[in-house]
Amino acid sequence: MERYDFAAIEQKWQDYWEEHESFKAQTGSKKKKFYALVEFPYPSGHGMHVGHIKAYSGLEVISRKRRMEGYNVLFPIGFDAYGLPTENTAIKDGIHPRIVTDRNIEKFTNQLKKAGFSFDWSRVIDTTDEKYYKWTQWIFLKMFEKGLVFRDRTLVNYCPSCKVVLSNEDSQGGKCDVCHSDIVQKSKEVWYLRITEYADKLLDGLNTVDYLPNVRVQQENWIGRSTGAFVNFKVKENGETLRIYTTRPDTLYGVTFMVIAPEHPIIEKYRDSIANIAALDEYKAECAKKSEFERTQLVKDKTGVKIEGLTAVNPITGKEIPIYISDYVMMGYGTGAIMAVPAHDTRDYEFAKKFGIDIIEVIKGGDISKEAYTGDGEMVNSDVLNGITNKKDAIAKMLTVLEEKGCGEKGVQYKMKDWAFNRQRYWGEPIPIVHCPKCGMVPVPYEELPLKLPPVENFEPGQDGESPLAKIESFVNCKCPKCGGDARRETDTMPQWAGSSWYFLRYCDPHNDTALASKEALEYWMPVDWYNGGMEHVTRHMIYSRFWHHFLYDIGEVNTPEPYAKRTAQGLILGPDGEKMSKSRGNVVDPNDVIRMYGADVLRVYVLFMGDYEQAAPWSDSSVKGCKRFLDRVWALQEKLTDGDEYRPDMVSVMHKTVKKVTEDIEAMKFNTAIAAMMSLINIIYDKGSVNKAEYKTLITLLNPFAPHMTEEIYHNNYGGILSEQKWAEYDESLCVDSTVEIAVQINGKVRAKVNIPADADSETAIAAAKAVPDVQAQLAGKTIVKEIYVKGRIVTLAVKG
RNA sequence: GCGGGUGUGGUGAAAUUGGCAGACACGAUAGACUUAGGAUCUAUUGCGCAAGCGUGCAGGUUCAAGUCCUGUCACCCGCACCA
Repeated sequence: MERYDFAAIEQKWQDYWEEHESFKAQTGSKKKKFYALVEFPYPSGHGMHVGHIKAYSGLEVISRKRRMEGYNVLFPIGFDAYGLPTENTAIKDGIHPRIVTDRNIEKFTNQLKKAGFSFDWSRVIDTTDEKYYKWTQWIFLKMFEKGLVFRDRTLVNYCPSCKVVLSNEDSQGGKCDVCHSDIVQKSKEVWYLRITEYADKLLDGLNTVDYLPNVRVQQENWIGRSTGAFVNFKVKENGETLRIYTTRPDTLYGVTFMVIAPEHPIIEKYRDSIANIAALDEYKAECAKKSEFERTQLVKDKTGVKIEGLTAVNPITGKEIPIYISDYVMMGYGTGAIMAVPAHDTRDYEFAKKFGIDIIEVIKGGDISKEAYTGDGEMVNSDVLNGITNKKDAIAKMLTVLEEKGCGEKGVQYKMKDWAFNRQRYWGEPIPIVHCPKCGMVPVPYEELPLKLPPVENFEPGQDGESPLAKIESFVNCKCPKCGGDARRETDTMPQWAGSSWYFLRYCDPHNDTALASKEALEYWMPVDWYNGGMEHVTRHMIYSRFWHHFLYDIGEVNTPEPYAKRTAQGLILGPDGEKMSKSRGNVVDPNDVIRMYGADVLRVYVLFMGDYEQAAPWSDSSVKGCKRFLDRVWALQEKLTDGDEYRPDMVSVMHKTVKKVTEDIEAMKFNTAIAAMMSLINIIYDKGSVNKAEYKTLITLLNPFAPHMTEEIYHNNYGGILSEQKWAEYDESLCVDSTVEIAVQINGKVRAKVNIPADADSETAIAAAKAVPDVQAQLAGKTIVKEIYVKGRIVTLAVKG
């Protein structure tokens, strides 16, 4: 048998699949549909990463299997091509981002095809294609129409290096997500999407989908819903209402002071009546100097200043209490003001100790002379609440009191903030809004979409963070669509998350010119049955796209509230040194090298065999060779092939067991053990010395989703026809069992012997057989058996005494 | 601090959910075939000379624990002065 020429054979089948459009999904087919979605790549100049291969191989295997099981599978791919790296390349090398993008997409396309992925290439999408972003803009305008888009001047996260405003999501930890520079705070008027309006829907929707537990937890965490109460405190000197948010209204009797954020507006409003306004201003200035990062990340002493001249009144007790400003209270959460209960909150406790403020215990159970007590217990010093031992009851009681008195009510707060939706960059979707001096913000009429990016010579952002588009007079100057007067076009572009917020809908009907996708196509394909991707996209991309989808559902454009029925996530591939792959570490593995050296089939098998799919695992070159060896052994079996339409009798149970194992493991994404089962099978076949045609066909069918090229060639050479068009292998549960099994015999917890018994032996027979073993008899001599247990097919255990 | 996860041979990892720990693979050792081998094949391979001992550590439940319970340590990933 000649050597397996993987390069030629892989190319041959890739050409065949392309020519025959083998993996084309049929909208409207009577077959059961299966929509498998993987996160489309950002086509960077570096080409594909082994991480892409692992990310796509999971659903690739499942898709190929499902096709053989008779499903109509939609397994699409596309390119999320707007973004900074492309624009930076354009600036650096003076090439238009369009050209850079097209070049990178071509490179990625070739690499994806070389890997043999069974994508439906007739549905490729590119978010920077004007036929695509027309609909991104269309959705934006629909949101604008429904009041979900607004502008606001606030402190924004600004990256001085990239010269862009970043969302909270993109500036986690005070570092820019793209270039890792330190973020600074800057006052700017920017675009927002009112995602907070969908907070409850996004949270509640999680109950209707099947997400990996930690995916769900992270999303819940991100949305961060807390329930509590708003309480209105009065300021004694001027009757002003100081509104606070608390999750512990039950501790209202323990309030001994209040804290407000340094930026709280009440300070400006009453600065004339504040005696120590200079000290407050100084403190505020100090805080402003600190970045958000320092303010929240550094563990440090509590600082603050007492406001002289304003006194708060506890609405329940009527007691007068001091008000402080401190940076541990933030304007961005709740109301920017808190009631402080030092006895039962660790931060308030610290602050009270430092400033010598009273600490009043209202919940028994701790020692408040030492530390704050945050646990449950009996209410004391709390008038109407005294004696209540249950936190829930105490809160409920207090809420009624507050409502009766009209000084507070139940409230809900979210950590999630509205989505800062803008970039001051060229390579993004233009925001289709016109600023008219007379009419204000006017949407570009739908029939004028797409609002195209104008040609530009210089892609550098402007000095004060303005978009390069601001420099293009012909783009900026326009007529107001409403009144026809002179107006200026918005020059911000959308953030990189826009295009990926609805791409899965476009796949359903990618060439539609009159709608983002036809109702029929959406009705047929949505929701996505299974979405796999990286953990890093769980809180941004997924929440954003779920938000857009909920919105589209509300306006009747899509037929389900949730876009993704199921979500899984693959683990990272680490470098051979066990560290995260990075260019600076020099531990990056290029998938193209692996394909060139061993072929795509080997690469695909390896990335799935290397460990638990959902767990991170280091790359190992020698383990790749092990997979190569396995496939070579599968190939070489053609020399040992004999006739036979049925499994040989002594192969029946192992064949059925293997089919069952591989079938079930693939669905559970336990690809490593599925491959191990096939390896075991060929080890058995090699021990036997031959394989018949029925057995071999089953083996290559099971292996086909993993190593499609080689198995297709084997099938073509020995059976004729196309393997991927054949039926998936079947198994019979009743044939998975052997007629005899070897069981272990345990005496007092130690295995002392093994014995073969019929698989269907009853308890007495099994125990008798175990006792008959000479070794066992020797162990039992002179002792009494106190207990005998037989676990079917596994073990006989004897407990003895004496 | 809070939430989630992990801890098993020299290495990557399995273990039907309480039933023979280490499947499968890598690596290593020895041998075979070879002019040669980073190819292929065969054998061995958790530790220990043994009785035995072994799933981060210490207890517990059980005839039986990697798996369940209590405590504890280490590492990784989220979130983080969230009121």
